Amino acid sequence: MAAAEARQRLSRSIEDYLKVIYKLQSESGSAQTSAIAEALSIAPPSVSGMVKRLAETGLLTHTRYRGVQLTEAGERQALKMLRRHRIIETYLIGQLEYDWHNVHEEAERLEHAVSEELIERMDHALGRPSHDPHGAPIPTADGEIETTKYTPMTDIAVGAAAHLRMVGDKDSERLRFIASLGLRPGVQFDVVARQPFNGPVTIRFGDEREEVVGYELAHSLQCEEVK
Amino acid sequence: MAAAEARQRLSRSIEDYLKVIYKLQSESGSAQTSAIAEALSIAPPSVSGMVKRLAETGLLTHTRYRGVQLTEAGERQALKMLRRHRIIETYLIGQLEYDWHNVHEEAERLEHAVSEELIERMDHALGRPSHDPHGAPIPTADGEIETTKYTPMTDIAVGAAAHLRMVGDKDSERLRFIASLGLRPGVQFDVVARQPFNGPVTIRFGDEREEVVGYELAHSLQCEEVK
DNA sequence: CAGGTAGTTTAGGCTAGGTTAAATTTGAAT
DNA sequence: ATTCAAATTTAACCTAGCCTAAACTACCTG
Repeated sequence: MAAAEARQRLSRSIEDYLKVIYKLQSESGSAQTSAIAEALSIAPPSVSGMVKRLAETGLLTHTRYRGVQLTEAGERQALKMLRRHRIIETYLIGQLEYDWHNVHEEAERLEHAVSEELIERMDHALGRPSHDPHGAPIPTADGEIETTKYTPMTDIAVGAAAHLRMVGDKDSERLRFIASLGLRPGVQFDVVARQPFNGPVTIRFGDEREEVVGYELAHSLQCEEVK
Repeated sequence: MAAAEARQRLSRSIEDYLKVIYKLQSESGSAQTSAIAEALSIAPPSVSGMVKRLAETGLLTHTRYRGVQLTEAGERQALKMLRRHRIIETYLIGQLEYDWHNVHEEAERLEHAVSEELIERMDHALGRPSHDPHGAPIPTADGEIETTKYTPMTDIAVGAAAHLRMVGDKDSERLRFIASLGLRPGVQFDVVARQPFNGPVTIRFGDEREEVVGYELAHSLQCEEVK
């Protein structure tokens, strides 16, 4: 019962719920009502209501007072949204000269309006990239997503070399600052020093240039140590 | 009073109303409730309701039982939508290999989601075209639109030469057929024959190829006679 | 100039998706 | 085990946009 594998277009709201739930689930294992509300900037009771409807249509399961779990169908849909979002961001930066930091908002609107065909054409025009410009993996058309675990910059050993692999895409000011430090996905650096008590990390690039990165920021930078 | 020159984003519905009203107004001089309803595929009473709200926000004026007239602000907004639509269509065809006939639906959705910045960037990437691929003029960013009057193919004198200048963009099957006849905006032809009683028009292209075009279709093809 | 029809508006209702206030449940801390 | 705060759900309500049925107006025609 339910679901009926409807190939209809979901509403903008529903698409947003699924995206957020997917994200919360994959970050913290579960998605609570209040966390969803927080992420969508709406009141918790609104979430309760929508969750009920989504459960009825089979996109997720809900255990009262506990949390929410995407079903197979819900996750497929969420990954479709993630794919759209990341391809759009990649396209805007690659083909329309958008900057790293002002692309998120635009993608956030477009992802609800594009057709599968348009996504396919953008993907093709970009040469079917595996990652977006923030370093995030792009799900494939049939819902596969790479799940490499990276290491926060704060956990790279002093003296070790590493590549920056991934940064978030939401906070435009943060991104602008990250870029100003010369930090972009792919760039290699050595960790020169790490202050204790959640102090800053000092890194050195190939050209000898050194930068000091505050703990909080460094912690959000996903890196891969060079063995 | 009213209006307050709100620079807020209008709703998708309102944007569609304005587009349709603009079109009806510029085609037939006025926009009646039932014509708006017809064009939007909704019931007339829904139009009455929305028209009232639009009048309150100052986007149009309404005289009960008569019709509706866009205000300065309403027309500006309508032209903005037209600009978006046509730039998007041009972009999809020019940069993403869409076909002439499958682009309308996609643009219809995107035009509600794009930012001014994206339109600007597309326009730039296209070299600021003056017309879309169907031959329709693209309004400028500050709301100017070319208003050349063309002649239906059915009104070109036998023996005269003419350019096809503009075709509609709504009906995908029709466009496919038009394209299959070798008819594209810009193409030149001679009128070889015209049957009376709303009969077909026979035209000849530069390469001697002749085609017979049914009256109804020919009447929808906007041409410019070569003097 | 009286009517009838076509077009328009009003009245009353529905759904999606949000709100706040109040009730309920969970679970952590005594 | 009890209590209590935080999280969640329920209840009641709101707005945007649609709907149908009924009332109203404009205008054409005899």
